[in-house]
Amino acid sequence: MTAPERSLRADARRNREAVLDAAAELFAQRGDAVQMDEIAERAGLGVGTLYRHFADKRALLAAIIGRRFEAITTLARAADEAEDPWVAFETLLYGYLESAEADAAFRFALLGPEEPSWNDIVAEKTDFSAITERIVRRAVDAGRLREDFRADDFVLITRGAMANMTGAGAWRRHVTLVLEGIRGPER
Amino acid sequence: MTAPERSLRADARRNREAVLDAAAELFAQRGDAVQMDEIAERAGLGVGTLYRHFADKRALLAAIIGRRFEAITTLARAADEAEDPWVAFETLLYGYLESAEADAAFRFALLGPEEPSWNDIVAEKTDFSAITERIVRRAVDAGRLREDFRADDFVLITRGAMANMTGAGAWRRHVTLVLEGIRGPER
DNA sequence: CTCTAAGGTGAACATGAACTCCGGTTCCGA
DNA sequence: TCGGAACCGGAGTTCATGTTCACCTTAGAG
Repeated sequence: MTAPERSLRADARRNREAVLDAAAELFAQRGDAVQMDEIAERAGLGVGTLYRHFADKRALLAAIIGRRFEAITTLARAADEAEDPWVAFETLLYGYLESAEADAAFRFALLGPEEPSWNDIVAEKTDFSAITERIVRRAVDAGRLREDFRADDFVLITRGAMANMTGAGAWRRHVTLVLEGIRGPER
Repeated sequence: MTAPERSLRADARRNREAVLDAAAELFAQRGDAVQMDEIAERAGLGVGTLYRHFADKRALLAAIIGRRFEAITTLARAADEAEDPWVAFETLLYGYLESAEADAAFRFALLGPEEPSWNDIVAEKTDFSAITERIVRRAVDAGRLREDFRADDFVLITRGAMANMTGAGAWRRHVTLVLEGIRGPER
């Protein structure tokens, strides 16, 4: 993630933040498609400066994704506070998806065929998976999720929803169908 | 789609097919990422020949996607033959997804952010949507799909499943969850 | 205030992939 | 068999983007 926090000259630290902010905003809007030059311009800096702080585009992206994952981990922790297991689960699910909705880079990172996946990379740095597992287990134990529901299924569902984040609130409909099931009354 | 079927010299027609076959196979394996040079080589031809038959890469891709969509339309028509509305629906759903599983280009085309979407483009050339709508309606009328299920929801579900086509049979699990719902016994 | 090493700059370079072009080759009707 | 229109080949062109680097600027310790 390239994070030499301490002993940076004041202007350097300021510029590093500027890069991160500019990149976050642009990546969030248009995903991987933004160019380094654009980010530099938006940050009011030269491209060279980007490369002083981040080895390459991938590293910059990694920093952004990492940031978002930390935010989501916080969010998951908060969800786990809820008394009701189902509320905890729903809070996690919607919180996760609303974050994804707001950040195209995050979506691309998770949906893309990258190898190894960001999912795995970040899993090593945060305890997001652990929290998710606990929340899922609570909901299963309380009989609010089907017996065989696993944390992996949470990933399936979120991937499915993210794939439907194309304008409008299509993904919410998708989640509703998943939560309620698509079967009719007969049978 | 660039399809001057008639009055092509014998060798030209042969080569056109070779290009289409090579492209179909490579696109199916690796999606949009294949290079024109690769396709040419695989077809045993020069790049120039690709461009004689197809204006650009997009046009070639369009031809391939169109082909697959025709196959899927045939498949949908067959599904609609089934007596049982639920069998018809399941046949359509799994047929569609198995096709998608076998063709990365198809998936990328449908999942990507293209504008206008391939979905719309091809919808104009085949009556796939019409058939899908009929099948969905039958299942709803028979009470096998929830009252408010629409053809658009079919798209949501398939997008969701396709987003989970990453090795293993993850997407089948996803579809199972959607079909059966993820709720547990309580409440 | 001064000096210097850390930091910044952006034109130039490197890379890779789509696409072009024209000399050579092949099909096919007469 | 022959002429020429249609077709093929693949090295070279173009374009887009990530990345570098030689030179300039500035923070901040002494």
